[in-house]
Amino acid sequence: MANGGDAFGLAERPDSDCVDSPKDSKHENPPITLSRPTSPQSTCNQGMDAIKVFLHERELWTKFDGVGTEMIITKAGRRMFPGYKVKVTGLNPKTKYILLMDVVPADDHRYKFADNKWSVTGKAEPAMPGRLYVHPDSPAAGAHWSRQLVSFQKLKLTNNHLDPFGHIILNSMHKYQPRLHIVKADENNGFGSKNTAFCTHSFPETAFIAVTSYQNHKITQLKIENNPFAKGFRGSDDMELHRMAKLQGKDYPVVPRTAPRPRVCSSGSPYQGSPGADRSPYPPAHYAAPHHPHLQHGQQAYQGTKRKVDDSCAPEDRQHLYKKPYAGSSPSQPESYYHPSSYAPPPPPPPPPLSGPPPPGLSDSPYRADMGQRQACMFASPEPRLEEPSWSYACPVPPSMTPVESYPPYSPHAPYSSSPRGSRPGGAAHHGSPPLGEPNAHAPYQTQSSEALARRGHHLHGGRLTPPPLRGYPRYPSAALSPPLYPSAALSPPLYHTLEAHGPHGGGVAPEWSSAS
DNA sequence: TCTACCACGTG
DNA sequence: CCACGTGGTAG
Repeated sequence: MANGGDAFGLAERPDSDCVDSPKDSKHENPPITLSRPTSPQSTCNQGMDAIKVFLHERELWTKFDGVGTEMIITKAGRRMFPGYKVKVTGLNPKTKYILLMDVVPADDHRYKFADNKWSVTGKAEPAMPGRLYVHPDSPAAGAHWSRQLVSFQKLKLTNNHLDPFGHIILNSMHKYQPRLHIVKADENNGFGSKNTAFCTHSFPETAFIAVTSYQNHKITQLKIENNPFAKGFRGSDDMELHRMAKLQGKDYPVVPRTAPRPRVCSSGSPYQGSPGADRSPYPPAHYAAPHHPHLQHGQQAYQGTKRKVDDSCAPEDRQHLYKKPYAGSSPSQPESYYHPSSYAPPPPPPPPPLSGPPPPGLSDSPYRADMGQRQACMFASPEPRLEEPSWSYACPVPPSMTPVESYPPYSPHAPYSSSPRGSRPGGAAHHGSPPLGEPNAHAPYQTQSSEALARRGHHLHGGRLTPPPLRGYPRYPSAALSPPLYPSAALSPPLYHTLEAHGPHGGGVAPEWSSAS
């Protein structure tokens, strides 16, 4: 598996820094030098180029990446463990932005974990249109986003292709690359407009293979050691015995787990200490693909509701970056976000400029998705016709997200295709942008300009995205996307439109990023 | 391979 | 208490 680690992340990026606190960031990374400078790239258009994004707890991500990060996906939806949190700088304090994430295929391979390592077993299944997870605070002014870490911890991954909750749908045993998109939400920049300004950042070290159960024990141990919610599993062996006994019904002389050891690493991951070494316990070789995410395809977006606290990252919390146990962050994260006091977010979502009324689109996200969603939920599923019909009307969606959709014609290969691969966007190589190089920051490695998006076809209109006319696209690879399923129109219009809405601008985001071409 | 359930932890 | 997030295990 792991090889992937690097593989996943492979490449590039180990840079350091966490971003969170600027101050510390520097030392954060301990040994890890691996970093390649590369990653940080960002390309943004329209003034968005000044935006910098730093991955919080990068060190932890790098640790996982060194082993080959695995993220559990369940029907109900599972959070990512190292939570995806970023520090964003360079935003205009007064301008409103929508921050959202998507998770795109890192390559078009299917993996298997055997012999204690990951290897490619075949071609990836066709990815469907990806969904977008709009940060619950969106849209919010730059001052808000910059005030503290922006956490996407509540984002959940599922393997249920018919997921009604708005979670991001992934295929098990496939490698993915999470990406962050920052879209200017000003009125003048309606999503639909061609000049929508946005940028995309992706940190190679956050790439992972989706699994229904952990494959690499090292990953399990890292999760247990670092995720507060998994404390019950710390303690290693002893614990295990106890637990097992209990599970089985027996009590067992239980020993109070007095010695819960945080450490357990059973297999010992190499990386711990030195990154370099460990980095690839397994040679990335094989598949190694350079995966790079291709850009994406269209997707649906949901916005988390803004709950109070959301995620969190408190600015403060982050403190220690590297501390190893990341302890606080995830669950514990306080909310920081929401303090009313500060920015009081518009509780009622101010429907941003984008859309007046809140279209379900991004724009209003803040607003509660509830409503929005309920109105229209659409999730586009690839196979819309197959099953999804049912719920279209009401989205069961929890209050948390608003769906937006975009549709993507996605081309599996896109990555490759468009960017020649080299892929890897990441690295510096990427064609598009210059490497950034910010040493400290984690850099985003790739960004696209809005224009690109626009051309791709997506437009968000009022909140929702309109499905791009496909035309522009490369088309699906036949195999993958099953054109059959979706006929050309891949998207079924009806579904998508649900959202519709609104008007002139709204806020939908629909990035389509693919780079492509 | 994936699901359901469990015990345990956080909050 | 509860809800919910964890990984393990059984199936």
